[in-house]
Amino acid sequence: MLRNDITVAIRNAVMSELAEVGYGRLSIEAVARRAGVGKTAIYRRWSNKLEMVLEIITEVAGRKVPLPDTGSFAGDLDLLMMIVSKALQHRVASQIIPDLMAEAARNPQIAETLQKVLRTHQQAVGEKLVGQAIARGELPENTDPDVAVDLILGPLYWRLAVARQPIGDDYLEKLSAAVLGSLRGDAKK
Amino acid sequence: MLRNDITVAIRNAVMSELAEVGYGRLSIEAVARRAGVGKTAIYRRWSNKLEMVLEIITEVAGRKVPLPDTGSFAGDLDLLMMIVSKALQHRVASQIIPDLMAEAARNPQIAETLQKVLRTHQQAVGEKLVGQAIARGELPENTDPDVAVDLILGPLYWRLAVARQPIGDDYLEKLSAAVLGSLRGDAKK
DNA sequence: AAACGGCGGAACGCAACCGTTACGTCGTAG
DNA sequence: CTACGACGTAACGGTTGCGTTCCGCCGTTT
Repeated sequence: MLRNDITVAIRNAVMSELAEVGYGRLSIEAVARRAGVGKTAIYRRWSNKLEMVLEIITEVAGRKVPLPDTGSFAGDLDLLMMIVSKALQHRVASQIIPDLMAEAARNPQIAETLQKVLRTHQQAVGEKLVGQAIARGELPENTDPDVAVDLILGPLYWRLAVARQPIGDDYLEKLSAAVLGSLRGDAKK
Repeated sequence: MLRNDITVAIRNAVMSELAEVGYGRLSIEAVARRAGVGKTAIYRRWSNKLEMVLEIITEVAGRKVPLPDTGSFAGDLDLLMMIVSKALQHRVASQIIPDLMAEAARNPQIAETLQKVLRTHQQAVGEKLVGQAIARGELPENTDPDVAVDLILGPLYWRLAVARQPIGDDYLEKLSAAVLGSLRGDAKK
């Protein structure tokens, strides 16, 4: 029986290595070194780097974020933005996610995995949020959930994970107000 | 005197290699192979992989995009979005940019260079656009150019370079309408 | 008490790449 | 016609990582 403490140590080491050197430079030997285990312990669990990383990020990202439902679209939006911005401000996450996203452009398996654990979930959140808002009459019926998701997540991702600019206290408020305005009035087909 | 055709061949090879394997895995030997030159020709020009890449991306990105000025904010916005979306749909650009962005998180020199060639320019564009629009009375005076830039570039970058979803004919129109609405009415402090 | 199995460590042969050097070729400037 | 200098090729010793194998240790199971 594989020892669980060893598995956990490896998992943590992989996340740290991913953050530090990225997928491209990640090496099994470095993971073993950092985890304080032998290479054999790793090869006993996975047969290569890709399989190992895919399994681990699936496991980590699998912890679903609860869908917000505060009763109003504005409330949902604020909450969602708070959750996302918190997540993207975690040091490890903000290093690993853009790195894997870039890697996904060349590796179909990584792309598929990320799509599964991130994009699908986002889409669900977006559709639910927009659907509820339309049902309540807070948004026009022809609001495009696709555009809405891009409008909500794009600026945050851009700011936090790409430009890496700090956000002030009022930034989230301004942003959510802007998004709200854009969807409410003018995202017509 | 260093031969210019060789320099150009190397430059192209670096860009292709960056797109294909990313900065992390880029090797001098692979660049030389692809360019059909000897390693010596490369080391005669630069002393490092980092130095080489920095010089080349600076050169490439240095070709400035002209600031749009169509006479109306809506027109400027449409034009800017068209330019950016075109750029982000180029295969090589959409591979290299996210990769270098991710790498920038670990390498201060890359971060600085990208900041110089991308962020600074964006900021200038954003400030000019918003400034003009305010002067014309098309946007409220307290519009935050920072938020505006994020709102304009974020969704496009997210969609094209991160999620890598194709955009339909009407997507840009919808998006620009949404951004316009958000800035015009509700990005108040 | 004995057998089993996961463990770390060490070493294996192999491949890629580093940055440097020596050499011979070839085009061009003088 | 000569000298120079950039070029490609090849080889250098050294490092890193691959994936595999063998070993001895040690806790658990039986």
